[in-house]
Amino acid sequence: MVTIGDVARVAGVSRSTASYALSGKRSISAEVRQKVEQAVQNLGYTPNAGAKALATSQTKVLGLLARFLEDEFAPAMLQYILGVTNRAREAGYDTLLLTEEDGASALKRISDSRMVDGFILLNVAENDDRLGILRDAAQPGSLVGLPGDPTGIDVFDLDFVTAGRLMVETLHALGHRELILVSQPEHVLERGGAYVWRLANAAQERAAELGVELHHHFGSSSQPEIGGELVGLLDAHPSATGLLLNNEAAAAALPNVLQSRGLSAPADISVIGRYSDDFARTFSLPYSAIDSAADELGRLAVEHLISRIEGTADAESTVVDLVAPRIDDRGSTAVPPTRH
Amino acid sequence: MVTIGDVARVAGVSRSTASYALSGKRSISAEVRQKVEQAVQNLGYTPNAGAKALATSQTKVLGLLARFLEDEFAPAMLQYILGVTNRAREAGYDTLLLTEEDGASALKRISDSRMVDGFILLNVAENDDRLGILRDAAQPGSLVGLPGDPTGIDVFDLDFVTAGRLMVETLHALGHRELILVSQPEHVLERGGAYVWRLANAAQERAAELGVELHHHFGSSSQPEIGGELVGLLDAHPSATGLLLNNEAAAAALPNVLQSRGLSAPADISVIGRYSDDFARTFSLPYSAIDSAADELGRLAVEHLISRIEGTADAESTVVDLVAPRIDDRGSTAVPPTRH
DNA sequence: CTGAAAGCGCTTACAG
DNA sequence: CTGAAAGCGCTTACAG
Repeated sequence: MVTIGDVARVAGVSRSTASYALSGKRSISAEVRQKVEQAVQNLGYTPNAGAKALATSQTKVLGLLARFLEDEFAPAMLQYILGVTNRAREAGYDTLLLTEEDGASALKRISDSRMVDGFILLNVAENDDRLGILRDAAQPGSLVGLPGDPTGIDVFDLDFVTAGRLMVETLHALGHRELILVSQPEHVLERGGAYVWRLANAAQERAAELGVELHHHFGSSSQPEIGGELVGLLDAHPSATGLLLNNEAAAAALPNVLQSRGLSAPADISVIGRYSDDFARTFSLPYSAIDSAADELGRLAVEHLISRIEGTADAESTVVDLVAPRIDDRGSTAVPPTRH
Repeated sequence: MVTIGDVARVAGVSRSTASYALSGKRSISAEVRQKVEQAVQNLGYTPNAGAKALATSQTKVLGLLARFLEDEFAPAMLQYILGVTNRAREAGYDTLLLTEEDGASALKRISDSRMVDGFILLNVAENDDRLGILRDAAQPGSLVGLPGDPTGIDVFDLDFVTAGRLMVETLHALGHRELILVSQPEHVLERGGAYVWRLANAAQERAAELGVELHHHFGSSSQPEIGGELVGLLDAHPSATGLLLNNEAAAAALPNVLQSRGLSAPADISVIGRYSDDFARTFSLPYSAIDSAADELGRLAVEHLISRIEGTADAESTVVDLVAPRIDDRGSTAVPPTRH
């Protein structure tokens, strides 16, 4: 293994000079810097990460706590993971991926052993057992997902309240007066998936304000159950003209359901979903949808975390950044059909 | 930060004794061990990972090199990632996830800086530019995916040759004599996705041996293109009675295509796919399929890597372990329909 | 069975 | 502008 001692010897300088020449933390004569850089090149020197971490108390690694739950759409998680790792690398950080069931103990273990400089928590629940540990940890953290009590922690999430309102408002403006909202399964909510009711409640409220009738249903998370439920809902509410889907499985099942009933969107029914563009492309889902903004949330969370680590963030106050929802228009909304 | 020095002081012993009491690397009187363990408890001591790595040259971290490519089904990658991280954790290792485009340089960077004890490479190409670096690296590696030249590296993959033969044999045994095989896009192959042709060639060969006519097509990787292609294939080969799908997007599109033609499997046509059970469940794909064995491959790769790291693997020879394909029977194969 | 000391490969005050 | 030395928190021969 080639060390900075080898570099120093070959360059004919001391180890401290070699170190300073590489870090640029004090001025070095051009000549010496040349020699050091040359030696680094020739020897193929790369600093030992463990030694550096020990000396500086900085690992240049972020801990990424994923949380995979039944009844949630796992591939969506991949978008967040990639958003985080890619942005982190751009900023000079690598990512330790933690996927074990018990996220709280993983967080404690990694924090105590000083393996990372900070944490990103994905899929944060309303009352997340990882938050207590994070607040006591020596390293800062950013959440992707808004918990019930975000005190003292930086949070990034889609603005699900505005998303719920936006869905209703968009169809109301087109003239719709009776809508169906299909959420994710109630299990998700019970487990702390607060975004489900945040969107649903906001939609309900906004519908009430606008005089729109809204039928809310917690759907299943997989086929073929959700297909059957969609059929049931359309049967139960034959005069509904719009369908709001906060449930990936429902979106994937809908094309079949509509086709089998001889319906098409938006001629017969308007549809707005809530899923990633990537999901839409893979399955060519033809419905306008509020994007999950996974990539953007990952980037924001990483950028803010790094500013905390490096001390450039305001130490006095934390941030709750709710990203404004944006509808990817795929042409599945229109004025409601006129009844005869 | 609490160090082993604190533990030693509180326990009233030397640092070396405290260290040995914790590692168990030499015999310690029961009394002293008690005191040390008590001190660890009281102080909440966890060893500093960087310091430990520096002293032992072991990081207890594995590097996981993912490789995301256009035209391949990204969610499948998540299965491998989870298989690896979960098994690694069980064995006492954490996982550094590397997702950057340039896998070769990532591998070199992480290897040179001694951040990990070994590497897992996912989605290995026929002629993978990461392999040269891996062979020169100080750390061992396991591949998931068989390259053209696996010399000197441990490899784990699904046995795609047997998979191709198995698909053909299964339908031949039922009486089918004309089949269609839809592979992943040709781009995948050009990029080094050798598994695509390995399966296709084996299927072709076996079909020839058995006197089965096999029409091979490189399909698109997303909707709606692949749907149109399936329609075209069924039109072009009206007497084909079996469909083999080595293409996730084709499997996802098929239910619609069959329904719109008034066909059902296996009454009108037999179908065998090649995708994960998880994918099948999420989209309720009703087709029998050869499982990707992502979980098993991840586990095997990790277990073997760790045995190399810890020196228990045979240092003289490397392993190429091709996992036997297994068909998850979902009832989509039967004797071909009798023509009138 | 236990302790004092050296060493892993870095960085960074301290001196000049 | 440069060097000798201490220190980060561990482990592990070396001595007793």
